[in-house]
Amino acid sequence: MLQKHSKQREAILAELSARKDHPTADDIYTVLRKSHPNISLGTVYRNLSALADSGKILRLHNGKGSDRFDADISQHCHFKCTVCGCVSDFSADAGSVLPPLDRECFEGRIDGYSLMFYGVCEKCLQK
Amino acid sequence: MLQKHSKQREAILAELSARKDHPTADDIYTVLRKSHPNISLGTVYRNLSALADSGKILRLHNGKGSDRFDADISQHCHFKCTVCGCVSDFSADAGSVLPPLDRECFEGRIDGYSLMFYGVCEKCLQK
DNA sequence: GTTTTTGCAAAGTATTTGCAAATGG
DNA sequence: CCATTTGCAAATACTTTGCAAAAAC
Repeated sequence: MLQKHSKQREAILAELSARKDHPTADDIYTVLRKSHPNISLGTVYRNLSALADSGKILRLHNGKGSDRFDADISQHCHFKCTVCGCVSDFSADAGSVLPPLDRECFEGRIDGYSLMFYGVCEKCLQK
Repeated sequence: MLQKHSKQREAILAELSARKDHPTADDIYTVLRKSHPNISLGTVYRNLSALADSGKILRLHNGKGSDRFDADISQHCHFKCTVCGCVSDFSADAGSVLPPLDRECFEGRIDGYSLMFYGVCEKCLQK
């Protein structure tokens, strides 16, 4: 199944790449409607899923909230504020946080991991 | 809002404590129906949420699948098989996997974290 | 008795899907 | 042209919620 180019997918990836927060599908949809009045939310979901499945972006599962997406696919950790729900990059990069695992102790195959910290962000602490 | 005892909550916690897999709300519902024919799925969800909110159990967010619950609240990591979807405890305990974080570098407050490994479990590798 | 919890069904939220029309190569 | 993608709306999956009756204290 060959992948064709589409303006919508290009716009979605461009928007995601341009921002440092970790928007939801709906966040992206809201922004893109201005430049692409007929784009549909289904298309945004479809393309974000396709991009995530092919490894071009990262999907961050977010418990009760919507999934969030990240165009930075380098291994890094995230922080979620339990007050406002914002998700930000965590400064320490994964390599320095996670020491090499002793994979001898595990019978399966480890392909990756997701490390999310929870707490209260600076802004919410100040309120 | 004082908490009263309920047979349903007791049964839910007992069932969850008795097993080492990490069942979904529906898994628990299915088992408990045998001993409690009138129990409802809503009650299972309500009690699991209450138990998780009060810290007596752990809720494991699970991306597209249902949330899973764990009566073992000691800090530990999980492993999710991307083939069969099973979730198991990861042998290394969190203390040895995560070195002390340099919290000086982060302005917010960190209350906890969730570390999930992804890959293919032993059984699925053998197929 | 008063308050909490339950069962039930309906509602809600996030996401996916079917399909005919539009677009890309 | 033929395959993929789109917009739209309906469907799905999981979870929460409103409410009157039942249980707990």
